[in-house]
Amino acid sequence: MQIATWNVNSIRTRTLQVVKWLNQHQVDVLCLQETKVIDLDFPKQPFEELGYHLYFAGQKSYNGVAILSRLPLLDVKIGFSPIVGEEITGNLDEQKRVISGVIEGIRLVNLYVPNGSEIGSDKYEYKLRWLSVLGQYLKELLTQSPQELCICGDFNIALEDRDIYNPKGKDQFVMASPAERLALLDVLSLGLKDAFRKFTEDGGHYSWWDYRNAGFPRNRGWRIDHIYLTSGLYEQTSGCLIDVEPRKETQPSDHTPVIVKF
DNA sequence: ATGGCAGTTCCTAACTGA
Repeated sequence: MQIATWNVNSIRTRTLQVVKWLNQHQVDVLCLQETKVIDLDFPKQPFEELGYHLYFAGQKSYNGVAILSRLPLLDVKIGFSPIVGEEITGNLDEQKRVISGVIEGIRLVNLYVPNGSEIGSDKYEYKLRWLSVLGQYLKELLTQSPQELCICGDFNIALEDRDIYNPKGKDQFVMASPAERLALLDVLSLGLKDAFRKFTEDGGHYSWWDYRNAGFPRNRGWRIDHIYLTSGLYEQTSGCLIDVEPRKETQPSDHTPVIVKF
């Protein structure tokens, strides 16, 4: 089975590129982030024609997540609240950043972690609070049933310096600041492992490049899109790759897909 | 030091992203 994650930065703008990519890569599941569309307007038809079942949680203009799956997903849950309750979730489900379902006994979670804007801002505090609730959410999922987890998406965090083209001074900015790295490490301490790092130790592998300043041609990238697995799945994993090709398209997303194979 | 690019809507300016 192959599962991929891709922040497409508007599914309506990227529909043809995603269809093209799905025709080239026979993935069983594709997790999308930043769909930027309300559910009513999601372009379902091109993906249903390719044989995918669609599950989405969108909103106007911002955020939005979706899962495309060849097999129907079971027990689809949108947001944190179905798992941890509204008391703990608070207002965090107003932004559509979480969708989850079960496929072949695996609990799949597709995430779009908040960016955080800048250190100390309200959005940064929101990001840290969101990561804290994510930890409670995953802990509850692990407690509820003994199934394996596959947590994928745009984490907006480069966990280590080797995940950034030039890490010097980057700890002063979002996506590499110590507090958010610690918050993610705390989440991962539940027993989640980075699929990509099972196969690739060196730096220079990125999933996002800034549109500005010719970020991609100069390979000034960050690895912020991740696939985290519980140990049983991690052991079964036979590969994890970042596909840089879609980033070379005209009018690309600023992110590129990551694929894991069991 | 700043803005740079892209998508969307509050659509030709402002916002959010990363």
